[in-house]
Amino acid sequence: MKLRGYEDARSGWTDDTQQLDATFAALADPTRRAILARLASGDATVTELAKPFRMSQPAISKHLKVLERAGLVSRRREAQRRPCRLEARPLRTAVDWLEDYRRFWGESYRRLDTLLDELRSVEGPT
Amino acid sequence: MKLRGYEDARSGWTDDTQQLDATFAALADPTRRAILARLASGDATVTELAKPFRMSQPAISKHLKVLERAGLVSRRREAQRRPCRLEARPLRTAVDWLEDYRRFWGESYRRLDTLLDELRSVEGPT
DNA sequence: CAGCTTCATAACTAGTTGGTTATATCGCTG
DNA sequence: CAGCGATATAACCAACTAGTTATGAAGCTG
Repeated sequence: MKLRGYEDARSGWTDDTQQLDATFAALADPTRRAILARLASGDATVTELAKPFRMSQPAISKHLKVLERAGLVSRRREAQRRPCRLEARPLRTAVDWLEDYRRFWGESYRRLDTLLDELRSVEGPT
Repeated sequence: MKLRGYEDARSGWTDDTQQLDATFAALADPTRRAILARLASGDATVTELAKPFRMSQPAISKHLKVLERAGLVSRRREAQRRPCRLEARPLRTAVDWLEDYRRFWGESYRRLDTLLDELRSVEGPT
């Protein structure tokens, strides 16, 4: 099986590369993951989002900018407010990438592996 | 639906937090993703891994250390070599987190949503 | 043991990140 | 229009990142 990424090492990268860079980088911060979790239950303004954190409002604004550049959040205007909305599509790209590795962590992998070994030993070496 | 992360904002974080931080941070670099992709096709030594990159060997060693601290790679000794093996279990944790957002990107979400609306309108308001 | 290969470590650098405080802008509302 | 609430921006800082070169250690192999 061929997984995405390695052959592109010197020739430049795959199309999704920048998207994956931005997405994973955005997800690497617990504050930002918490913000996404909050937005999953509905749109929210900056101050609403900032409330539960022990962090200044500008700090949250910065996190939101990171999420926005990664395409994980969009914002509209509403008077002085800037409500944020979850845009999860980039997460799909991330999951798609991760899914390629599913067989390396599941029990099913080990089971499939053993099964293949058994089949091979029945049929004898090629 | 309640998603993981937000309520922990001031009380400290969920158990997986550190793991997710490390995993997503590790995945945010295209070189490291490429290394994982390579390892998915079998164990490899440091120099083997370094070959396709325009990067020095110490640079690769550093990337490997990042992957190792995130638990995504393990290494054994074999004479002077240090073959690396893919350890994908942390990826499962990452996917588990991401799966919570599935309904925000899929068409199936819209469909499920409409379905629920229909059910509700059939049964009348509670 | 001399020397090659494999890999790690140290020391340095430039750029990025995640936070701060202070200040400016925008848009209601009295 | 004064003033307040909501948000963004600027300037600054400490810590971390991703790379470099130079060097050292471990372990084969002639």
